[in-house]
Amino acid sequence: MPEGHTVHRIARQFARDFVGHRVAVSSPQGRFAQGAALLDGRELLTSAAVGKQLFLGFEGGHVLRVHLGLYGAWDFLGVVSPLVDGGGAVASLGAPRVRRSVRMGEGEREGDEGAEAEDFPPEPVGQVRVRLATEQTVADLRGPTACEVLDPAATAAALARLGPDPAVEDDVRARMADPHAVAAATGGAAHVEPGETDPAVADAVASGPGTAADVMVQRLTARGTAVGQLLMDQAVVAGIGNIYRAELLYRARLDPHTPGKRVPAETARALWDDWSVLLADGIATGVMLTREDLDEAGRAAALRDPAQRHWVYGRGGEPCRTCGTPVVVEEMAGRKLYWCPTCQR
DNA sequence: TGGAAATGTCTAG
DNA sequence: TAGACCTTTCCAC
Repeated sequence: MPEGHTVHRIARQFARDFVGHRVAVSSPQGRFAQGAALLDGRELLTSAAVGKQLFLGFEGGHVLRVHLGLYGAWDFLGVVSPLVDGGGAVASLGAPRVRRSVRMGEGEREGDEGAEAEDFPPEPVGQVRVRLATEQTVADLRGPTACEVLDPAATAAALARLGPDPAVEDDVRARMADPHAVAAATGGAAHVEPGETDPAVADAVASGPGTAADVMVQRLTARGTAVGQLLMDQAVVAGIGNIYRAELLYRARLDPHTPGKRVPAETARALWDDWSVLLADGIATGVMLTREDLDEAGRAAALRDPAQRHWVYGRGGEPCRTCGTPVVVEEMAGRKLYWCPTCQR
């Protein structure tokens, strides 16, 4: 059940342990047999996340696009490198080592330590849609909403549907969105007409740094739709899910029902800036900790205890941490929305 | 053992 | 807006 930060961590894990390796690709469950056959034995050249989607670029111009949806997850088994500059549970383990499992997606957790070498590679457990394997490391994918092999043109089209993501450098995004560059980088042929590159990215790149924020502000303030819905719209801004949505709105003291058109540009910009901070923190720790009021001890406690991590998310009926008003939980576009009717006015 | 819920998205009506 | 889809986990019975 990932939001954007988790997918960025997954992309980094693949960059550490799979990029540069020839990868055995299989579908133990059988539902991805054709795609697996297409990728099997190819070298993985690139690993990138945009919003909640993962793009793995293989030699030959094939890109594996994965969206975990509500309950998809990757399990990493065998030798799993710590995310050294990422901090959090994985990085704290130090040097690469044999671990039974590091699960990413459905709430990360550490696996049991000390598996024997002869356990590798382990038998797939449950409904494993895809298994990627190097000599030392296995990644098992379960329950994704999307799992498909794309050519460079389809990759560009998938990227074009996504709004800006603060954790994606403009140049990285532009290279990924440029089908010719993707083709060159992955050794494949480009089959895309000029002009198919994501216009948002083209704007951002053409106008220089900082304009990804402008794209988000423009898209958020252009429509009469409730800001609570717009933040979940991946074409407006990529990577925000139900938890970050509720918490960002609370931190901005913004009523989720406010139409986008009535959100001042500076407020929209502040939402982008705050999202950038929360996302970077989430990528670093692997935990969605959205309370900025905690001291060091409180933060450490919240990292251990999920009940302490949020201002309003998951706290329907409980007193607001600021004013004591019961937190409201309601349905917005089919998802549960948590907010404080006193603070967010 | 069965049902509901979960950090999501798409399509039909 | 309702329903479908993907999978696992937890809780009530």
